[in-house]
Amino acid sequence: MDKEIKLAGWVHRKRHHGGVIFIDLRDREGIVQVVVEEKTNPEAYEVADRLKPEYVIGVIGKVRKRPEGTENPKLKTGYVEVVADKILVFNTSEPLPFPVEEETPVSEETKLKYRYIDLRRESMKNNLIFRHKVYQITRNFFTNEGFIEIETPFLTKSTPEGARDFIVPSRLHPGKFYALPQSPQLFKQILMVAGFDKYFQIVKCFRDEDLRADRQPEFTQIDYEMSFVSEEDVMDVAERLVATLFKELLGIELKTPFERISYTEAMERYGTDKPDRRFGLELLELTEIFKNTAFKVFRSVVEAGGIIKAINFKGSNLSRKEIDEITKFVQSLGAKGLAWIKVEKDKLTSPILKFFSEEEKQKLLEKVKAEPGDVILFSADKKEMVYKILGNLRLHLGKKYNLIDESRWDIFWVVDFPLMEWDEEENRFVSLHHPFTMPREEDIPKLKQALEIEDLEEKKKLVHSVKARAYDLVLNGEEIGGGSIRIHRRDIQEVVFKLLGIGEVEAQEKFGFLLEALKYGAPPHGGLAFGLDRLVAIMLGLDSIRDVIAFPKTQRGICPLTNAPDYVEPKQLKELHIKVVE
RNA sequence: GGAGCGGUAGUUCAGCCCGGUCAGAACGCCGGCCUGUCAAGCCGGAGGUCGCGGGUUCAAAUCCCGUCCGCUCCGCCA
Repeated sequence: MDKEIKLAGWVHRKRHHGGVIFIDLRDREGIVQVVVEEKTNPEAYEVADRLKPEYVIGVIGKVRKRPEGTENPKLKTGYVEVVADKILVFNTSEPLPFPVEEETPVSEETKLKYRYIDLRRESMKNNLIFRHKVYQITRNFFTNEGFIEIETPFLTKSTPEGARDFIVPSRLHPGKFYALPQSPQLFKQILMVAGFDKYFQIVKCFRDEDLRADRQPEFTQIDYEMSFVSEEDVMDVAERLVATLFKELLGIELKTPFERISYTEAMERYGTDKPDRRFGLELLELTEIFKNTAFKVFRSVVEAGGIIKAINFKGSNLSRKEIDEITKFVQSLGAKGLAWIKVEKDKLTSPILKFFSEEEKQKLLEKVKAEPGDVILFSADKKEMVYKILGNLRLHLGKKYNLIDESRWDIFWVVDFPLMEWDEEENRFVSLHHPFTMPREEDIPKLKQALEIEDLEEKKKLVHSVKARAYDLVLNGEEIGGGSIRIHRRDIQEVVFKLLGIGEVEAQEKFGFLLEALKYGAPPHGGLAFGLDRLVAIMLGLDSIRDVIAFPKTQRGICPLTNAPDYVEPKQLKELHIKVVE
């Protein structure tokens, strides 16, 4: 108190009363009120009079207690103020395109174009500081656990499988390209072969796919890998890291070990492998009840091997208008329509009721535990379609009708994934996780056996029964991490490649270095990667990861700040041996 | 590749259905007044290619077609 201090920052607001001027001076730490009186300091008053919002100034003055009755409890510094002796203007500012205070929202494009102003906003600033703390806690955690942080290259090799690569032309090698890594997957496995039995990295990854609220073309992973471990060891590290972050940053004690549910259970009950379990509306299985129904739509689905499931939206009393809206929603997902039954006090209302027998009605109502006010929403289609439609519908209803318990942190593992699934479009098996995932020990013979089978349906059946030693971590209905025990034996890796339709020549060309490495004493190993952006966003209760990334891209992959991507000079193209066609 | 929502003043929005006193509000900005405010207050003022292009019409922010941009979702994202 009463000591002379020097401050610097931005003019957040100015309140001019004629004779006395108040300036809210803002820096990274917060806001403090500077006061200038004409009577006692005409020189500083003169300067203050000309200040405008966002001018960058220095203030030399004395801190004092505010006069009684003028304190502002809304400010951390609201009980003191700085009496300016001298005010220096370091820089002026034109009127801002949008205000730093956050009362009015601003469109995403404007925010990103003037990101340096957006980042002056309290919430954005806090998000980035929070993210910084996540980095620090993560690094400390892994260091204390004996992990070594090692950087892996960004200029690397394009590999098949997975997402589309961003590619970088090579000047020194005409016609050749580097690819930006989709993840450090292969490098961290090779680090295991190298004997760094505990590795971690906070690292950028790049995937050239369409964007979403939770997807950016470049994003950050917390990546780690360990040797001589089982699933339990890898999951234990993940649980302790997440628990540490929650405790230190949010003061929340998460119960460990986290719950586990199987992939099959997740799909059957929620229609997705990353369910939001903070509300009900679970999927109910009805195929058996309707397998001989007179209702043609249902019966033909069952006959074609499809399934019938429903959601009972309990007590919703949906109106026709609401049901129409829901119908539109499921149609946008590819449903042909929506069958529904409204349960009223003494009757059922539904356009499809007349097709059902008494027995079917009885069994149905029993199965869905129908009560007056309920509305039953059906989906009958191929299994994948039913899961997609009802899984998305469930989420849609949960959000729209505010069923989600936002106070809950629901974190759990999804395990027992199938190793591969059949891809209709590509007409081959594809990895659910990635091609380096270890199958369950007892399933390895099945893979070898499957290679011999000619009949496709039979082959599918066998392959689908093979489970992966993989695990996904789900938080509030979002996948925040995933990993697996990897294949460390060359013979198993070769079988997997073969089943995936990656021929020996291609395997050698694309992954030869990995197969080679597996020959020279590769230890058993496994790991996991967290989506750091998603984790931070969820912890902060934000819907979009753009709000935890300093300079994100728009949905079309554009950076409005720099206007990237952009054309380059013909000279640059020439050096890179690139010709642009069209 | 597909579906939905949006684009009007510096910002956030209303107006659009039903074409014609519909170029509007708030905040911000500019000028003035004001000695205890803190989203200060009061008085006055300036500010628009209604995203862009085409069409319908006597007349288009408003209706139609196309297109661009932003957002959300499906596909895609091992």
